[in-house]
Amino acid sequence: MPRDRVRERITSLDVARRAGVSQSAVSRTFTPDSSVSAKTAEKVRQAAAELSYRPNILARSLITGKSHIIGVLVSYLDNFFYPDALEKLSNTLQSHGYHVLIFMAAQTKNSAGEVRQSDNSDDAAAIDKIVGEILDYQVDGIILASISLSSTLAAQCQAAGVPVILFNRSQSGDYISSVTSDNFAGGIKVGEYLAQTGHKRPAYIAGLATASTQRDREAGFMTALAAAKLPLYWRGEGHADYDAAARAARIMAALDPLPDAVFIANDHMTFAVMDVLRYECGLSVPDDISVIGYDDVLVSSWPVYNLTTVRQPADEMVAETVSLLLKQIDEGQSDVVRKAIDGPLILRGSCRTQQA
Amino acid sequence: MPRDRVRERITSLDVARRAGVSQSAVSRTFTPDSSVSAKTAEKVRQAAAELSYRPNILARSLITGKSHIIGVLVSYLDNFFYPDALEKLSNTLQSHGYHVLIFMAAQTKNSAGEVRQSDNSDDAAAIDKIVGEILDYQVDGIILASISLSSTLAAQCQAAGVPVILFNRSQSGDYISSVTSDNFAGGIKVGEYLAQTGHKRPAYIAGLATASTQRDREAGFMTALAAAKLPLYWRGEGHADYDAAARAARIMAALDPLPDAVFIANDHMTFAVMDVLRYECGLSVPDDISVIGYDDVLVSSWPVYNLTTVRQPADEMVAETVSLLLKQIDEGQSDVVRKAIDGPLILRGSCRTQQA
DNA sequence: CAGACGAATGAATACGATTGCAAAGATATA
DNA sequence: TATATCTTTGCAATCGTATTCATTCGTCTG
Repeated sequence: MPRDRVRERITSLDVARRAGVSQSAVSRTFTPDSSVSAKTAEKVRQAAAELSYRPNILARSLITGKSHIIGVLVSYLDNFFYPDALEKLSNTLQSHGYHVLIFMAAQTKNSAGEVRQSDNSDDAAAIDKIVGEILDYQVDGIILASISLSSTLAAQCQAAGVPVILFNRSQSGDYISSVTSDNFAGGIKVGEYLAQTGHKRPAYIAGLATASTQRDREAGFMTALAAAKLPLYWRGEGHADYDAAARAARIMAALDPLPDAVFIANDHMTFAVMDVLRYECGLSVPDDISVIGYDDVLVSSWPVYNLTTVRQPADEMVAETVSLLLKQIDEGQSDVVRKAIDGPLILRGSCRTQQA
Repeated sequence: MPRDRVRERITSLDVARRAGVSQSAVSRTFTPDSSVSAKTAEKVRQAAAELSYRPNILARSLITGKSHIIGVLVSYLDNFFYPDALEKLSNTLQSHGYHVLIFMAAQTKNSAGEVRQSDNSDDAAAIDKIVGEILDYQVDGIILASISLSSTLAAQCQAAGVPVILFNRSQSGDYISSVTSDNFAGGIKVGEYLAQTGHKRPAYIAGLATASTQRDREAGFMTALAAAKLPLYWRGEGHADYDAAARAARIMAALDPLPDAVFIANDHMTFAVMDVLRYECGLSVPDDISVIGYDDVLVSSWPVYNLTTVRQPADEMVAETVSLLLKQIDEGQSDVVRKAIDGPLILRGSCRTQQA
């Protein structure tokens, strides 16, 4: 069957002919720091504009071995921290001449609203498959947002010479660089603050069990509680999911006596917890129970939540991630770096500030 | 200077040698519907696995002319509708073997929190520049989320044979396909509902002045009001921005008498308006004033807002966008299609349901 | 003015794959 | 067994660009 008419692609050769120069001259005109006279460059630009020619990046990449594409794998966007981070990552990379090829790790949550299990073995296999796809595109680097990588795949990226940076997750066993906030220190701050403000029955609602961020936040929190001789009154699991966190909150709300404070592993779950406490249980925050979250996403500052929370310094985390990645790209394999950036505890209205 | 050791790239030729076949055989093994015997395919797969070889997509694209990359340009992600749409777009395209190269049109909002002006001529130039960059990547198609395109650039995409679909925006003058919700019908529903429920002093807060969605929603709303012989009591501008909408709300709240209902062009602004009304002005929604939004993002259903709003059927919009785009890719240039998908008015608690 | 040196240019090759073509191999038919 | 038909296979050309190398040009110096 006859193929439908395919438009002629305009190549550097077409431009060369029209400008009366060689193809090399055209290429040089569009390659910075190349040896072209101003005169021929002008002729070429002219001809290129007339034909509305633009260099084919893919062909260029084939030669140079640099695609200027960064693969970004993100697990989910319903937690507001990630759209924000993604936007910043993309903008920052864009300003350095790179572009983001985006991959989603998780299917959109199923309609039954089941608990997300982001780190079981099936998902690990899925992640590996996706990272394989990313590598197919000859990306210059990979950023994994809140995702862990199997050792074998990490090795494969290493072998392929593609730097990988973990964003908002760290992995102690393997040799992968990572950028996070200082989650342990953040947990400490929360624990100390609750102790200072005279809370006696602190509770904790955990995020994804396998996430390093969750573990570090909890470990910091527990360390501070221990130092203050405060036992943890109750612990629940929210799986970094709104609905799961809501379920945990319902269980917590049924306790007698109620905890007088609850630290939740991220703001996204915290919204669910506050919604349950206030609208289902008729409790007042912070009068009946203090609530502290982690992330300080934009919504947390809105008056409906007015959340006391630990800020993840997204701007700095992104800047650090990009600069680290670009450094590894430019210098080839370099040392593994694990950066943990400190973030402040933001005091707002969801946590009681004085002795009851 | 000596270049640092660059790892050997493993090519199809390496695999061919190891498997004892020709390079073509390797290529055919990884090309569906190609003529290879099961025996040689097996040998090739074996050798490929041993070398952990993966075909270079960029090189393939150079020949086939198909990159399997879709450029997605999105203006901002702070409105929760867009992360959701982006996630769905990416997943859907991924399931069809395509991948998303993402571009952000707007800089991250400046810290002064100034009103975003997304459609002035400077920005139009910026958009054109970015779309140029997208074309450089030899994308197979382009999706513009809430972004308009200059006629010249539309023509350029046409010339380059790259299909363009507008998502959540339409453009009547030019010949570009688009997928939106039925914004006019949605506006009508809101107007009719406010009339039915006996509201007498309806107000409207507009979004981005140049956005087709804004215009259509307002036009529908005004049409319904006119049909019900209800004059518009007040009109403000929110520029699709939280802070700008908050300012508009403050002005509105100072009116005497207060409007008894306000329709706001999207949920994102509606959150700002409700925050101001309730937490700054001490007003009750819907007792003092009814509030209706547009989008039905996830947060709208949370009890803190419990928003009556028009749902944008994101799943259907995405499905339609992708199927349209893939059709245009497969069949070459086809007719321009403007699809407007109807969405229901979701009744929740922010709008009074009976005569006052 | 001759020679030297650096800059500018074009021809040719390479990047890693796909694919048309023709030859070879396998299978079926008479 | 010989011939016709269909599958496999390898060779070689090709995609659009960057880049090496040799050559030419221009300029400057002695």
